[in-house]
Amino acid sequence: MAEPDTPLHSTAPAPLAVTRRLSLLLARADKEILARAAPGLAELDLTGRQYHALAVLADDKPGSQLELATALGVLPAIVVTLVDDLETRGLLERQRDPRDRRRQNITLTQSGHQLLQQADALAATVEAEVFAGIDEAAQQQLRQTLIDAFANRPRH
Amino acid sequence: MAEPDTPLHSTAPAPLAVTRRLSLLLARADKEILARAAPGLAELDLTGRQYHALAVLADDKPGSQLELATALGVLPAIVVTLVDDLETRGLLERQRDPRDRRRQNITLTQSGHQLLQQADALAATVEAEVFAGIDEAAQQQLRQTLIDAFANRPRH
DNA sequence: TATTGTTATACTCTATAACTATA
DNA sequence: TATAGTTATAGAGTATAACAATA
Repeated sequence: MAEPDTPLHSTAPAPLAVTRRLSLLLARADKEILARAAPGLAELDLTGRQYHALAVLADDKPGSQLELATALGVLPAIVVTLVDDLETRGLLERQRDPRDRRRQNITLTQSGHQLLQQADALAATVEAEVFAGIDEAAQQQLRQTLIDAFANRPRH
Repeated sequence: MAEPDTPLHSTAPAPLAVTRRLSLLLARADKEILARAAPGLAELDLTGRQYHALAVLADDKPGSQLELATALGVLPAIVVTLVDDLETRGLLERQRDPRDRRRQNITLTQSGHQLLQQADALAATVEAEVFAGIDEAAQQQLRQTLIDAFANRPRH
C-alpha cells in the first residue's frame, strides 16, 4: 500500500551502483555475512578462514597442505601458520604420509569436529538472519546456482 | 553419459565443504570473481576496491566521504588515502560543501567516468565467463535474490 | 559538544624468495 | 630435477587514536 505522500506514478529510483553489478553484489554479500559472523566466530577464537579450513578438512579431507591451500585459495606459506595454530590448539593433527613423506596428512581431532559444529551452528544462524525475508525456494535456487557456477569448477 | 568404469548406482559423493555452507559458497564466489577480474583491473591500474568506489561515486553520489566509507564497508581513514590517490590521477575532484564545510563533495571527472566504463566492461566479461553455463533465468533470479537480501538493507 | 576529515603509527597480513626433505 | 613443506622478511594493508576544522 502506497504512502499518502508517494505519487502513484513515481519515477523508478536510479539503481544503486551495487545492484547494477553482480560482482559488487557478491562482494557485498560476502562482506555482510562475514561482518555478522565475525563476532560470534571470535568468541570461538576463529577467523573466517580458520572456519573455512576446518570445514574443508572435515568434509573434503585434502591429502596435503597444498590441496588445502588450493581449496582455501591462499598461498602454501599461509597454510603453514594457519595449520600450526590450529594444531597447537589441539583442533587437528599432522602426520607425515608414510607413502610420501613429503606430504602432511591432516585430520581433525574430536575437539576440532566439535568446534566446527559450533561454528556451523553460528553460520546457520547468520544465514537465517540475512535471508529471513527470502522465501525457501529462492534460497534453494540461490544455493544451486552458486554451486553450478563455482563449486563444480576446477580452480584456476 | 557415464564413463565405462563408473558403476550405474554409485553412492552419491559426499558434498564438498563449500556446497554445504552458503556463507562459504558466497565467499568463494566473491574470491573467484575477484581473482579473475584482478589482472584486467590491474591493467587499468585499479584494485577491486577502487573500482567499487568509482561505481558508488558515479551511481549513488554519496554526499560525504563518510557515506562513501559506509557504502564500501571500510573505515573513514581508509577512504582518505583511497580518494587521495584517485584525485591525484584526475579521476575525481573534491570540493568542500559550501553549506557544511566539514563535508567533501566528490564528483567523478570525465576520465573517471571513462575508466569506470572500461572497468564495467571488464566486469561484465568476467561475469559472462563465470556464469557461462547458467541459464539466463537462473542468473536473473540470483541477482534478484541478492538484491532482496543485501542491497535494500541498511548497513549495520 | 558532536561530526567530518585527516594524519601518524603500531599492528597484522601477505607475497616472495630461499631453504630442507623427500621423491 | 621436481614437489611438499617450512622459514624469514620486506612490503602492503588495517585499525586505533589523536587532532583540526566546522557545525
